[in-house]
Amino acid sequence: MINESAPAIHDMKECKSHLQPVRDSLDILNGKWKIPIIVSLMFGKKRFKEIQREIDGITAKMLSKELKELELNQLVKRTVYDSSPVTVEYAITTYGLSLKKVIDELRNWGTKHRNRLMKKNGIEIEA
Amino acid sequence: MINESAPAIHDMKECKSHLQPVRDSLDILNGKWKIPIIVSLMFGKKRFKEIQREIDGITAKMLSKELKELELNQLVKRTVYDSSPVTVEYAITTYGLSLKKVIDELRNWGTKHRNRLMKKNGIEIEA
DNA sequence: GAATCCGGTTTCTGAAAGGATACTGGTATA
DNA sequence: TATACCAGTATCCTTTCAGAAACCGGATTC
Repeated sequence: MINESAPAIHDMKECKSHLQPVRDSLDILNGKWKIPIIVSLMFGKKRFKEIQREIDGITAKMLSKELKELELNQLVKRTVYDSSPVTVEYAITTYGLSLKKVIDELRNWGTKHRNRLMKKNGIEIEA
Repeated sequence: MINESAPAIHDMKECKSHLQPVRDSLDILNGKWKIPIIVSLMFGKKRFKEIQREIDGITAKMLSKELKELELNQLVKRTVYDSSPVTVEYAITTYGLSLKKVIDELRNWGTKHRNRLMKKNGIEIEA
């Protein structure tokens, strides 16, 4: 039996330690909606309905749930003004802003991916 | 009534067009496992069980399912060698490699996040 | 001869995600 | 007076997600 696995074992440890922080990020940003919400708030503080209007397809229930989780992780700040009727404002925190590079790369890749698909399928004219 | 919404309307369109490519990316990278699998394969081509050993907690079912989706999107290539017993190898494609920056930023943020948590909770010594 | 490895698939679960609809109570709008 | 807006909550329902366990046939290892 030829031992091919000696270097592989070493790689595996390195790979695992690379994996850990990636998974830490994913744990916090999981799901379909958290990153879109953060993007929306990076354009300025907004009210509940404003966010909902901006993110196509999100329901009030999901938005509410996700905002709570983001608040827990201090990526988003919720402020209630006791005007009447009550006004609630959501804003991104400084910590939330630290996700900018991640999001820029995601947008970047998404753009390239879309172009690639268009080339492959031939460019189709949309209505 | 003071019109505060005139610039907001403009922002909303800009925000939505920013959102689109981000959501395109998320659609492809969704879930808990796809990015970890890609990271693992960036360290070199691997067999099914090797990937499973490297990514703690993933089940064969999930790994199988996720690999199929990644293959469909051409991020991963599957090769069968008809040795006996059959050998199957998974490798990242050139296109898959284009995710490197996204992943680097995720790892980066994850590392910072972990440090932040450690500072907040006080540094605790682990067994 | 028995146990293990390989690359999965199948079946059976429970948990979570996501959607539809209705409701609140105070305010402004028509 | 009737309607719509705001910031959600409550309820119900369906669809995915995800894990645990059993299983396959062929091959190697003990």
